[in-house]
Amino acid sequence: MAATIKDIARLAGVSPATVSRVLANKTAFYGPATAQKVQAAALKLGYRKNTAAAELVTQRSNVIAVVVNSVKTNFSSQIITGIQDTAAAHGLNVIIVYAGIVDPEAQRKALLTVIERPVMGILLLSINLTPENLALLQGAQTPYCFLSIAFDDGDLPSIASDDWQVGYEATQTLLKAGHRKIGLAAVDSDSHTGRFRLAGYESALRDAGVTPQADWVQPGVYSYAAGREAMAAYGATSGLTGVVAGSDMAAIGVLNQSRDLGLRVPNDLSIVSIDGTEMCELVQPQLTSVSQNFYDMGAAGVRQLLEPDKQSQQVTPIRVVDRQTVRVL
Amino acid sequence: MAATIKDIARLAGVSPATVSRVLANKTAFYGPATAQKVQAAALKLGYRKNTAAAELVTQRSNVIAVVVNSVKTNFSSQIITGIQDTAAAHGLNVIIVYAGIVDPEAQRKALLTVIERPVMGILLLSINLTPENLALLQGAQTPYCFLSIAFDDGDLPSIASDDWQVGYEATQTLLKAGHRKIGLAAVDSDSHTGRFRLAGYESALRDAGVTPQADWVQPGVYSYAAGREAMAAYGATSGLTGVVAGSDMAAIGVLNQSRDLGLRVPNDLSIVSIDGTEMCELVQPQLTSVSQNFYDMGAAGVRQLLEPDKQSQQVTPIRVVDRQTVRVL
DNA sequence: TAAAATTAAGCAAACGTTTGTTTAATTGGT
DNA sequence: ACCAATTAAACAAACGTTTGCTTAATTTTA
Repeated sequence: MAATIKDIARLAGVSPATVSRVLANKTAFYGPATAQKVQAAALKLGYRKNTAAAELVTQRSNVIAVVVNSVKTNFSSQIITGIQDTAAAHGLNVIIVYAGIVDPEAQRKALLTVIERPVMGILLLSINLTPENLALLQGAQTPYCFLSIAFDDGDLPSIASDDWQVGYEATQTLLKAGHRKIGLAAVDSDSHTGRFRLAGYESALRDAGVTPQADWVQPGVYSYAAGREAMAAYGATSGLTGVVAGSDMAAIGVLNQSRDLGLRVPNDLSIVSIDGTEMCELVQPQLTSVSQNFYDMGAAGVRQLLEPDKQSQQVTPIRVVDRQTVRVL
Repeated sequence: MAATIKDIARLAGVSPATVSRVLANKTAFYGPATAQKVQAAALKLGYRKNTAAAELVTQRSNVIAVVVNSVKTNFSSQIITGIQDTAAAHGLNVIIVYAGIVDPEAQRKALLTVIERPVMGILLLSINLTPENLALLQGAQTPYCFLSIAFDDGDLPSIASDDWQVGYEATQTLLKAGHRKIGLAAVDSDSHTGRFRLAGYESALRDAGVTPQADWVQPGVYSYAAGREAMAAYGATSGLTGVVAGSDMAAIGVLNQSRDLGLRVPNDLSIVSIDGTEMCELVQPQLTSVSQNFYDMGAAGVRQLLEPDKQSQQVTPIRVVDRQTVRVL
């Protein structure tokens, strides 16, 4: 139904080869008059290029695929904006596919949709692949890079914040304000990210002469619910004066749960959040946070795909931004 | 570099045709022994199908493209989940591309990435196309459907809430609670959506015997900033006791601005939000909202693509969910 | 003015699949 | 034991492009 290059060729009275060349703006191989005719014919027929066919023969593609793990968190929007802008600057297109957060089968399907078609590179946002799916990804000849997640295996290309430092600086922010009894909420205990944040947290405590207590840390999956649960576990009488939350969502969870427990933030409890998305400024009081540079992660991700020679594990800087949830004692 | 069907054929000692058939699980045309050999060879070579090539010959695709306008609002996540689930149930894949919210050129590029490759259908989330870009979309032979947006032109297929009803019910919620002086904040005055919400708002007022006042409506683009600006424009002494906000984000804007103005919600000012995303329950006090059924919009969208015979303008139901921002007078 | 150089356009192969048609081999029925 | 019917596999065309090579026509150069 749709017009092809051959239809144009017929209408303009030239060969498909010539049509291809003028439509691709090749510099030579045809005269101005032919160009006119071809352009006119293409317009008249409402021609749309079949990119799949073109990619098939050229064996290259200009699309970057982004795999994201969940629709929930919205820090991904900043990364995607970074990807989008940088990709556009290089004449690349971006498509996004959702993989389930845990379901390996959904993960596999998302990966396949991406691998089984010609893409220039794959960016994985905060995705933890099962070993089988990782093998699948590596089996494809496509360059890839993990974003906002790091691994113990140093060979996997990734761009993320230094999680140890994140944990350290979040904790230190509270220590500097005079807090001694500090909780760590809704950080998972399984992943690289969680373990390093925990280590950073404990180091900061020790460097300040505070001995970490086991019941100060309430692990969780970084979600709003996890934040609430962690805070509920602490209860109103834990003696904690500050909490580091694993994400903005988690921080809002501890914030709201604190309120339910009759605790006022920051008067009775100080909170430092991790991420620093726009959410921090939407809630009351505004969340003091260790802010990650998500936009740059995205930008660095596409650059990494373009020049795979670079070092594989990159780190983007963080900074703490002081808002309203830390009270200095 | 990547293994093709021919490589498998060579390794297994059969023809490419046979390989294609066993890999596609065709029922006949080959024996169990050959099937074994082919499977083994495919596995050994780490074969990945080239979907683009397959789509080229079959002239059909099983991917749905979703065009979203901005990374900001997160109501889209619910629609996308609806799309995703329904698509998966039909064996379809989903890819997402971002179009700029206003920039026609970005819009055009996003549209082209989608049109110029074989997709089964296109879903446009809350996208307002320029006339040229609309023509572009219609020129493609691909079925499409707009989601969460409606048009004056009744021929454009769309699935959305009844915006008049949204405006009406939001306003009525406040009227029922005894409010008489009610504002409408951060609803735009240009689009179909904005005009109909405004009309619904005014009808509700009139039906209750209240004469709408011009300075009760402060138009805006549904954003957090627009909410803040609208509330700032009202000021602390407007006499308004209730405000209908154009979106959850806008509602949070009026909420926070109210606080800055020294107004307590809902004691001094009641708020009804429009959308009903998870944001409503994250802020304090939790936002009473006219909630849209975004998940169903997404689901209905993919069904619409599959059966284009259906009526083109569909409406999904809304419901008001009472939370904590409406005070009964 | 003839040969060389340049320009303009067409030919045809290739990319990796799918699938209708053909051919070869095996089985079954009588 | 012969022919029909069935099964198994290969052949080859097609999908819509791109691009190296060839050919034809025109212009330049000496």
